[in-house]
Amino acid sequence: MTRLSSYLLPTLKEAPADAEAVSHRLMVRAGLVRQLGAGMWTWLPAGLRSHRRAEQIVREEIDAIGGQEMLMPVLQPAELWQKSGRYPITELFKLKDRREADLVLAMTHEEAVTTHVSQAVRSYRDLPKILYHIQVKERDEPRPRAGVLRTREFTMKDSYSFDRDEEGLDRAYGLHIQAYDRIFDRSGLEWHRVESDVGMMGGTDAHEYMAPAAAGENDVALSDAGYAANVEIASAGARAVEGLPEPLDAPEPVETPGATTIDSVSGMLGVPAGALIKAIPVEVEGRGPVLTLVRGDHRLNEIKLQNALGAPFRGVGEAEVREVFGAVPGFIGPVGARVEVVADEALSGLEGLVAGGNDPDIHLRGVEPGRDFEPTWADIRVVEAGDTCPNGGTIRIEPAIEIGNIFKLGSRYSEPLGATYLDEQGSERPVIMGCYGIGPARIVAASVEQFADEQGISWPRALAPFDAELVGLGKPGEEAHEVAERLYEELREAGLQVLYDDRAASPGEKFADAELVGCPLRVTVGRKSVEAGRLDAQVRRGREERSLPLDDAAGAAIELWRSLP
RNA sequence: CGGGCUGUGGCGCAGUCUGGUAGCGCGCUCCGUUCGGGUCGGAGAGGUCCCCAGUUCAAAUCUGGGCAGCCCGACCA
Repeated sequence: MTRLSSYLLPTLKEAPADAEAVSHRLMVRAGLVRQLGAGMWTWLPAGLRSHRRAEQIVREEIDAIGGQEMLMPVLQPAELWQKSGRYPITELFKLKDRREADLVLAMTHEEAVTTHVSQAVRSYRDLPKILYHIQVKERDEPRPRAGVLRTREFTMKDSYSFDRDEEGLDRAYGLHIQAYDRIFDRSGLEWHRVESDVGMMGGTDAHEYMAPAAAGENDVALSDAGYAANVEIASAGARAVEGLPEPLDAPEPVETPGATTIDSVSGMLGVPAGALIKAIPVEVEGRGPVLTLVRGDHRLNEIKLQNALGAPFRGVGEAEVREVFGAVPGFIGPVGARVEVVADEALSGLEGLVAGGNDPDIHLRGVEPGRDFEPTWADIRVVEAGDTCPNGGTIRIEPAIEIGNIFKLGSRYSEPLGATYLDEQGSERPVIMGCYGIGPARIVAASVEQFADEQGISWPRALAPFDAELVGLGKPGEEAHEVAERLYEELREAGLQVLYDDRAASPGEKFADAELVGCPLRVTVGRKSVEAGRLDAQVRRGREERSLPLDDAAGAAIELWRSLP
């Protein structure tokens, strides 16, 4: 029964004061979700219906590529995580049972699924397999935020592929790309599949699915030429610097008292920021001190730097700058550096640059990389809007919500957890794995973000909690009421999921609530409809008004509904 | 973890500086009214003022400690 008079849909005129993200505000206002604590959210009846729809799309498409659904527990022995080496992760919730045994709340299920595979899979004949479940994840997030977008407990579809070799993994990965493309198309979202960082976990390939939205926590670099990458790893050609100074035969010191920032040096010498060399000293694990350089108007990309170095690094303090790098903080530069220098490729081929002189209040001008110092070249800067992408387009950068990710794991978990098989030759080999995640809550929130307007949510058909909202304006005893009741039954019998506003409320209130909740189609039955022999319908997306014949209203409404996005 | 901020009825807020027994709007209940874009009028219900301790004749208000939540950043296997 989805009569609004008895349904729990607590809509609000005002959003909670501390809610900022559109999806946060609207999902609370529309009565879809409620907060129980930081990063802890309840899905109320209508919200859960949308969540379930997202889940079901995911389930159908993963089934379609041969995924086998199962269900693994959230509460797990710590031992598994100690084996995989992930027990120290601070986001992992740890607890003890009454016998003081160590347990964890799973933040993802590689350990569990790999353990089962290690027990059940013995032969190459048992492979390949794709296993998945849709289960709650627990993560002690340092900062839950934006309603349902980053929570400490959330539902995730996580699938895992198990193959005998890389070739099999490539196939499973490709199947997931197919499935994911279909899932996000079916969800009605605008989305991009972008290359993403493989992290330090030894993966070989990774993509993320990103839904552009203002509330997104990630930035993606896109171009009309089809380039799409997370800015964490995006690579592009830099724009040229306007107004570079004339080159000199050799670097020449210049006094720059107190000028320790790009802006101050640039202002003092009257050169553009892009004519400066920004030098950032770091200490690299297992490699020692390294001086990294980017153009003055660029930013260092720490993930790209780490990938280029092949090792983690950390920033250094002022004392280290003096003692290890032999430079004055604020005036450090590559000319005469006593440590290894790694320079961003955007500095290559430039001349007449300004760099720190390593002495107090001194910069050098006329610096030319390759002539005045010999760096290791690498791509280590953050790409910017206006850069040129590898296939020729111009880069733009958009915030986006990560709605899914796919990742080639290799033997990262199968080795420590003993998931091996015997090949035809009888030799034992590690199973080659991939993992693939989707957050249905993020699909739902991204959809709210992408299509909401001033009046509220505007669902695509695929995710709406109800297909249509029927607004009844007549009071019991009036003909309009009878007509609405009858239409409600007819629509339901025809297979439409209908939210029927049968409350004793004013028309304005009902219309406002209907648009806030955002079902794709609204049908109104009132005295006017009965008199005119026509019903008013509103297409939520665009708020377009339509008129339906009173006889066969159900048929006409369904036909209209089918034509909606 | 660093920075900023907030805890007062279901929601949004005032009151705190300057201590004196808690107020407004929305919502809720009842009566009447209205009835195709959040009608209008009247009468009500509802609050450990986040918690603990202290100062004081008296604490939402002052002091100390704690807890919770939000935003920015860092982080996000």
